Amino acid sequence: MAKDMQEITDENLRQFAGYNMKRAFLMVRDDLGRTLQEFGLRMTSFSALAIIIENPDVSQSRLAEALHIERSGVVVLVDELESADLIARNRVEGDRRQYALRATPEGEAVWTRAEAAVHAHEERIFAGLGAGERQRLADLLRRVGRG
Amino acid sequence: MAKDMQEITDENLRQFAGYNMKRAFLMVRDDLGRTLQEFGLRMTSFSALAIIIENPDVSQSRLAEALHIERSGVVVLVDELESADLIARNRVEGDRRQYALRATPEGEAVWTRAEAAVHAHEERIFAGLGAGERQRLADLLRRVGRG
DNA sequence: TATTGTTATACTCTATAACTATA
DNA sequence: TATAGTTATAGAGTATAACAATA
Repeated sequence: MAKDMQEITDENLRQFAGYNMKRAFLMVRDDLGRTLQEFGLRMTSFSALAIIIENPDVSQSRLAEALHIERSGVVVLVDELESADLIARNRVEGDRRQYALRATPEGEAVWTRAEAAVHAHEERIFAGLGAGERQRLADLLRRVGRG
Repeated sequence: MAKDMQEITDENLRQFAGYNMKRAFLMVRDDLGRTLQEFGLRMTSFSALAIIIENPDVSQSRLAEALHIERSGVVVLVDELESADLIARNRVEGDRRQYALRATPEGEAVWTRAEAAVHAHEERIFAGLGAGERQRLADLLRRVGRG
């Protein structure tokens, strides 16, 4: 008995950019998740590490804003990175409420290797798109939600 | 005291298409979620309803494949749509294991209204992009993951 | 034996709210 | 009073695994 007598179609949904975006994002997320596992990172901790390296001594609250998540979520994230000795919580003189987050040498090294792995992941997942198309995709995505 | 003495940057991350995709997707997801609430639908139940209308008498297993989720997840989804009288589980003659899913007249009516609302939502969220750019974005997204 | 639908359970990600210590 | 960080809790969304009925 033919298993696929009738192919299921999704024309109703393919007309929506949001549908195509979700499908594409889930593929990226899965492959990226596997890619980062090797470094003990998740998508969000990879992002956090990137922000901390780029903005030394950033506070947890500012990091939360940059990542668009709540401060309570950052605590767990920073705990995770600190436990792995990838970043350190340093005290700020003049304000004992906040921490200055900074990547350790190992954190910088891991970031460098993870960055390369993520580039390889993007080569894989966007193999169907040329360099110009990838750039155009990134540009279009960056303009979403800014009427 | 200037709250934003130093702006947090994310150049390390903006180079990655996946980062831009996540950011864009989360904005779409949030606005779409609010849009669908009015119809008692979630992103996934909206998609399920669309597939069922387009493919009358589809089984739950085939629906699971189309939505790229597990069969167990479809049970909850179909329960939800059936409770709202938007679809019906009909018995299949010749195979008493499976159901033939079909939208009710009300399901079709709700879909039509929801579809219009989702179009309005996309007009809103993609306001910064012209029609041609939206089409290009959709095309590019559909080609992700297909080396 | 394989497939369909089902249930129970667990995991990931994130938000909310209440708290503390500082300012 | 306001802010930074923390904790506990809860809610989506989805996966895994075991199961009954049917093929």
